[in-house]
Amino acid sequence: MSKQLLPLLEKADDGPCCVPLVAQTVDATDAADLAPAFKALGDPVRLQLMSMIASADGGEICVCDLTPAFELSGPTISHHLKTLREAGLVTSERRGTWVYYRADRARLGALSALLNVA
Amino acid sequence: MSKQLLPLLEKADDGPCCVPLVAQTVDATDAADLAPAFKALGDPVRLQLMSMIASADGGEICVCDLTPAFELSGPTISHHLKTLREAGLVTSERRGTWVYYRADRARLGALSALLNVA
DNA sequence: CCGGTGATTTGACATCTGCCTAATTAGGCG
DNA sequence: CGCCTAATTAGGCAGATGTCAAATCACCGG
Repeated sequence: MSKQLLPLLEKADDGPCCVPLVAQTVDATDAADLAPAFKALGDPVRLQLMSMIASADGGEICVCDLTPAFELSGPTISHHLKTLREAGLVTSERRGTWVYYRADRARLGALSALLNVA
Repeated sequence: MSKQLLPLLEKADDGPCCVPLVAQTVDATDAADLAPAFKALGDPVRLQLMSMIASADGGEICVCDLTPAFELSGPTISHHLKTLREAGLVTSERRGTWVYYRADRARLGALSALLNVA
């Protein structure tokens, strides 16, 4: 019902996504949902992984192309990818021998909107 | 020199701020600078603190108004505020007995822009 | 069915985090 | 000055995190 009254500044029905930090205080529930996503981006390696995935040609990238970009062991990269997955920032799909990662742009957009100050 | 050629997609001189994750891979240096800011937002309490500060009336808020909003000790809130400060997300100023916190909107905007997918 | 390659899971370990209590610093006010 | 309140700093502790080596799982090719 409030949906029709304040379409631009209300919270989405399916989770926090649109109201900027700067316009309205985030409640504890939303904070609990969103903080893990920021936490996942709070490691330099994961931030780079995230950007490699998000900016990948064709919208996806193979783990085999991610791992050699860092001087870290395979398991460590795999662990970081799991963290991004559990934060809802990426999805993975196995096709044959290789596993491909893809960014969840809606989730990224929600985080961006939250920090928006414009 | 590339400055004149690609004014819209290049990196700023004074730090990473404008190029979305989704458009260009973040290099290790930028990742090292930006990850700590996301890390700071990666705790539910700090995310709420950040939004309380950023959305505060008059652009600033007293620690004495922040602390009672949580069921945590004063030192713990102070510790979280220090983390936000060291991440470059807020600044503080003492005026008499009280200390006031203020959001660094440029920093928030840089993070928002980085995650932008539009 | 077997061997090989890509990826994840497991187990271990050093470090970092978040929390508290106690102590300290900073600034009013009588 | 002496005391009170606001806030930060110091110290300590349980639990989470980042890393790697070793083991395991998934798929492909012979």
